[in-house]
Amino acid sequence: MIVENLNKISTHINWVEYKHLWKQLNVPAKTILLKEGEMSKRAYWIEKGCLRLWFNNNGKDITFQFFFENEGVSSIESFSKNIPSPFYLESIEPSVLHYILKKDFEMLMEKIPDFKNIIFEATLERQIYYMEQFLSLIKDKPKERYLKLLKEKPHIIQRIPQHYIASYLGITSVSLSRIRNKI
Amino acid sequence: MIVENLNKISTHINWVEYKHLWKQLNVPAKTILLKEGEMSKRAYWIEKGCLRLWFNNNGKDITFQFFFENEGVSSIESFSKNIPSPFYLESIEPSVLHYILKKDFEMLMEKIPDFKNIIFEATLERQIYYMEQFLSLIKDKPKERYLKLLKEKPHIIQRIPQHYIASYLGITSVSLSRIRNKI
DNA sequence: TAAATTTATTAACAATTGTTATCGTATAGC
DNA sequence: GCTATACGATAACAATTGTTAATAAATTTA
Repeated sequence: MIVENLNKISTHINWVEYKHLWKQLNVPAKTILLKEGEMSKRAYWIEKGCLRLWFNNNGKDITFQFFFENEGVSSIESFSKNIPSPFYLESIEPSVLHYILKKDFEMLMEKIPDFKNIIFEATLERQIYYMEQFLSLIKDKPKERYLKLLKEKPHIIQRIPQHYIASYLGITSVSLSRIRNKI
Repeated sequence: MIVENLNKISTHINWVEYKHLWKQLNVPAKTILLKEGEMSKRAYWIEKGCLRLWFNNNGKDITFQFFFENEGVSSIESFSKNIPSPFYLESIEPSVLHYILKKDFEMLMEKIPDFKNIIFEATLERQIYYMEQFLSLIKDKPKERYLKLLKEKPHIIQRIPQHYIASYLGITSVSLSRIRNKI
């Protein structure tokens, strides 16, 4: 389950009561938090730093999502369906994380209707996000996608290495470098 | 809200009790059920036929989703957020549809926990579907996407006009014709 | 049935992207 | 500080896709 903003949650439910379920974890850059093929047992919340979700496609890394401060993340398929994660989760910068165990997460889902409602909303938001990504890929050219990213999410351009952004845009790093050169 | 399978719902809740909320609607091919810019007031369930969701991109139609028998559909953004639909919903074949009004749908969501749970599950499924579409677009070439469609969803290839499939794959109809020629 | 429209194929050329390789710079680890 | 690695730019060429146009077949409409 991907939780967009836990601050949002904290305004709705008695957050402090369940604070003890969250453990802090400090990691350096390039730390793998979840491997492809592993069972996801934790959901993370990012206090500081950034993470990426990626997978191996015929020997080439493809990064398809970035996460920053105040965002939550886990491999949604693995976490919600109890199957091995098809993706890697890895830190890009040194990061300060907080995690909750799957069983505790599920307990909150069951016992606190407001928590479930907020997760429902977050799931809907995420669905729309993925739909927009999908739509952008079938209607926009790579150059347009890059310019849109630059305009709408400049923090990604600023903080993320370019070759990760290239795979996120669906092109090679060489092609992205050419696009940047033309602008 | 997109409901994948209302039969699934009917096995969980007292379906017959709410049957009167659904109205039948028979439409010929190429009937527009929801226009871009309109408010979505209905959720449809397809008994027979097929529909497509599409939008206009600089004068060119882009179809991004198809729906067939036993599937439910509406413009998710418009229906759940109460904003004008960014998409057109249109029949491809002559179709037998059943629809429920937004207010009745919301009533079911509120009053029947099982209904809400199933919609939650359907939303999660749909999220994974959009994520997979997104991933396929950044990792696979058009030819691979066409072959995958042919293998996994042959009914789409069989029933849908080719130029709609081309835009769904993110390419022109000319390019799709070339790809087919090579196979 | 005839005419109009829609749909799919193909060709020629332009534009874009992929592939492979080289190079210089920046960064991280020892 | 030094070395190894990572990162990004660029070049040359191949492969793919887009664009425009012409054509033929299929389907719809009158």
